[in-house]
Amino acid sequence: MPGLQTKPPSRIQQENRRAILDAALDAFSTHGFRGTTLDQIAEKAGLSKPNLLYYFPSKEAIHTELLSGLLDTWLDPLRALDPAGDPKAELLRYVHRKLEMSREMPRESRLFANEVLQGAPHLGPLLGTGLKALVDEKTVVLRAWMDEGRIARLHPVHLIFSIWALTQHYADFDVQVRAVLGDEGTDPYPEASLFIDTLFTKLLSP
Amino acid sequence: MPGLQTKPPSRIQQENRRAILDAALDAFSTHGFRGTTLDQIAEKAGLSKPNLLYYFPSKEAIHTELLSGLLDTWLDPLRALDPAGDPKAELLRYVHRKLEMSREMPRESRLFANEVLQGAPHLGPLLGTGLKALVDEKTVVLRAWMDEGRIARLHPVHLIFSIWALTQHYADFDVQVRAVLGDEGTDPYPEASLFIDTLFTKLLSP
DNA sequence: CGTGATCCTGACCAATCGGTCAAAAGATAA
DNA sequence: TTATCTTTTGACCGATTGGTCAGGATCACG
Repeated sequence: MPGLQTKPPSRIQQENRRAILDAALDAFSTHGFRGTTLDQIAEKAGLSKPNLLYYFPSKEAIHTELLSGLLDTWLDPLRALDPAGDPKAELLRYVHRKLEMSREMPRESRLFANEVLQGAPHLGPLLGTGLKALVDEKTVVLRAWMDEGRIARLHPVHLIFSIWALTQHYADFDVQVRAVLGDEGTDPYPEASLFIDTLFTKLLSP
Repeated sequence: MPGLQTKPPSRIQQENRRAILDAALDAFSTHGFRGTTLDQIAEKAGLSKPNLLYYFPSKEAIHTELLSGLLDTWLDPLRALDPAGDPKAELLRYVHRKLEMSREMPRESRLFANEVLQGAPHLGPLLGTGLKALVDEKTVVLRAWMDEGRIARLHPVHLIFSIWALTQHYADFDVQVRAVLGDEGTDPYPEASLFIDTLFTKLLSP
């Protein structure tokens, strides 16, 4: 069907869409969907509200656009788990990549947390399909490794849960982490990395 | 100063205030503060909106009342950690009590998660004072146990973080947990309890 | 019973929300 | 320059929000 191709986005369109999505990520991740107003996003993006709605048809559209790419990005490290690699090394690499993502993409982590916390009203059934499928696939690998006695026998899904919980905790509960640790300026991640490494090394040893 | 004492709440006041707080806990924990409307709370509590505001001066007041008691309740299990008890037994008891709370008070867990996730705008400095003080106190106990070689040497604060993260995960990310595990009706907690027990048993062994 | 305090409600309000629209301003290419 | 397309805006809209208020219903108690 020739003639139906979409025009390539202009430089202005690229810049403004990026600015909007960035501002929206900031807002949605700290105030939630309903807690965020279009005016907030517009101001942070340096645009007027009607101009916002020139680039995106609605508030939901912005939120959806952010969420849609997120799940994939978020699961990339798990997807990279190599069945042919060394079990312990592969899992520890996964853990560290996940912790690194918490540190470098805390806004995305919180956006995701907000969504799941409220019952995943927008991500919805994607959890039961795409996410579950990936976990099921990797579960087979984990079970094989356990059968071969290369890592300790554990419930594979709960093992994955534990990785998610421990790593995302440092992004999602950042305020609490810093409040408890004191030492305002200090970066909690180095110690966290060490601790989590120890934890999973011990846990996975048969 | 006689004459200044507050009148005891009538039966109706007790019932309605309880109904309101219960309805509000439901709403706030699943939609967040801004995502919740007074009409939602009123309907769920079986009252009219003006009647709501007869018992509480504002939406914030309800939210504050819920949060104020929460932190204490939430930290009770940690407070109960007995320095004179057996280290491993004490810590495992703490872990299990915490997991039990996630199972039986998921709404409270999510309310707390929502608050911290958004930067603790209402709980505010209480994290840096009350919470930090308690953790610091228990940190001393943990360090002593480690010095005596009765549990493995770990960063005590991150150890506590790991307990929080792992147990609260099952309440806060309940939707995701159930989606990934499949088996709609099944209760994930028995397996979770087993897994977490194994994890901390291994982790704490010197 | 009656009477005062407690409890409850419909009607209303100002502010804010997401979103629309017509038209101006700016860019682009002939 | 002119004509066309893209980008931006101020003014505006209906719906919803948290909250008020005057007065009516109901209760406890002498």
